[in-house]
Amino acid sequence: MEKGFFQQVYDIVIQIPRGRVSSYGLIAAYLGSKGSARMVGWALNSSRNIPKNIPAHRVVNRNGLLTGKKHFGGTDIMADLLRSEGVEIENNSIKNFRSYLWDPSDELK
DNA sequence: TGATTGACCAACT
DNA sequence: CAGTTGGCCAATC
Repeated sequence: MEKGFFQQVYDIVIQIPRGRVSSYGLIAAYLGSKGSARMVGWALNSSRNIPKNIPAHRVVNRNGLLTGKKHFGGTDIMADLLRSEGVEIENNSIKNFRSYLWDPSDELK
């Protein structure tokens, strides 16, 4: 019985260290052809239905833009969470995004 | 059951 | 440079 795509996404996202971020595309790429970047978004969307703690705020798009912030209550909750972890946010995007980037295919292997 | 949509991405017009 | 399109696959209508 193989894990579902969603579960694999959760497993990765949970492992993102505090103060670091990752992107939908990288996670999708790490999982190979099992899914696409959109599916990662879907997985995180469903993540509120599961008992686990998914740090979905640490996942942004490939530009470091907080595209999913509207799903965090409509305000800047997502940005605040990241700021409280030491990530600098400006105009809904992460400053110096590359230095915070956590690439699963590089870190997780 | 078929059509539409979506927290993306890259290429094309 | 902004808008559209195709691709990926599951969930929702």
